[in-house]
Amino acid sequence: MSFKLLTTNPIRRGVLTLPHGKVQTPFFMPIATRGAVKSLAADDVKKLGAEIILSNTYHLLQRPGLEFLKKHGGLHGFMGWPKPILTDSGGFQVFSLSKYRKITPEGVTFQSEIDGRKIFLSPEKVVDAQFAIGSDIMMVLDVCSPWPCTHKDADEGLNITLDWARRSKVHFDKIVKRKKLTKKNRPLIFGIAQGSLYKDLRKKSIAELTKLGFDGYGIGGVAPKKKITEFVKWCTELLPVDKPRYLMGVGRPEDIVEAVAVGVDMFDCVIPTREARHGSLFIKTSMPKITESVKKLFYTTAHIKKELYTHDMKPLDPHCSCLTCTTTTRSYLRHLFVTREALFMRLASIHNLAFYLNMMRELQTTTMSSRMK
RNA sequence: GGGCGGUUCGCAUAGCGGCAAUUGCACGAGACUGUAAAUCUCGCGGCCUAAAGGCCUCCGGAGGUUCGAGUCCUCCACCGCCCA
Repeated sequence: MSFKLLTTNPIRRGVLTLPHGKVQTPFFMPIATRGAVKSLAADDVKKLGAEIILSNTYHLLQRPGLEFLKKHGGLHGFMGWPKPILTDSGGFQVFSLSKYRKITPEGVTFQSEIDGRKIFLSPEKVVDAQFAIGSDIMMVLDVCSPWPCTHKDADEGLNITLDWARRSKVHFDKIVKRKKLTKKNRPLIFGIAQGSLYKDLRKKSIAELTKLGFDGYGIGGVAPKKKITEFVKWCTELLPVDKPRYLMGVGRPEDIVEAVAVGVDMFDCVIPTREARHGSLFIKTSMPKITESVKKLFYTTAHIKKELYTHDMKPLDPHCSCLTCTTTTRSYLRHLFVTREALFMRLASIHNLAFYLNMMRELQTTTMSSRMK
């Protein structure tokens, strides 16, 4: 593994080398929570040009389960995705499934939202699970604080997060040593900065994590708050320059552009796939410009169920070269949505992901001169 | 010809004396940020109001009983089923 930073001007561009391949930064990861990008085949995702996807330890631990993954050699083969996979730890589920969980310094206990049985996650268990999954980038178990949140609560959550980060790193190093993995073939492990929107806590978070020395750093607990870029910039300025930065769960296209402008390398978000399934589709209107403050959106959103699309025989986005836009019309997409045909979800997800992934490629190829314009 | 049953906001339904009136679908408007999400929220007779709320018109038609009727009674119209 390695992270080569090629340039930092106008944006940070680099190459992340992982056990399952190289990934150009900055990049966006489609989300395959339970081992599938919802409604898409792995081949669809590959054809979209995605170089890495995200999956979720908590959900995979429930089904198909840790023993299953160990027995059958992990997630890559199981889901037919040979490229890199980043796995989230389940830290976000500590937040999103908060009514089903109990946090102690030792770990977190969930009551499964599926069948009610108890699931215990500790930092060590989560690292073990990510090795079983065959993850290329592992995220440590963290406590994702809600917002709004008092300084005291945020600090308590952070202290647990930091202790878990330390334990995760120790456990990870132990396994790497035991498995005799080398710097070339081992997965990466990322720490996660927490501390809600309190700058002193974020500073403490980043200071402690960098002491532990992770391969990269997640900025967690930020989405879906408004006007986050200034805050993100504040974090990226504290993070080591030579390690990848991952803004977890962000975000809307303009959030990503702004975050790239302030030095973030990695993103994931449910928006393109979820909104696709819900009938909300992105249409590009201009080239995204790299700026810390996007004043004018470079896209519009089409709510495909609207009556005005009933007889609209144009492609969804005439300038898009995805499968959906080159083979179907707005009218047909609307018809599929209204009649609840499963095909709609696939076509819509393909398009919205194409929009996000193309946007990332455009950001990657932005040159000095184009920024000067 | 006789006997039942029915007629409620686009469609389908609830309603058994205090109702602008239930629910589903359809339709319309929104939301969605490390996915418990092919989900959720709101609107859906008209008018006034920032809102609380107020006013008007309403349950096939016409009468009637009642303080009060979608609900009870009478007649009429139409639809369905059964018997001749």
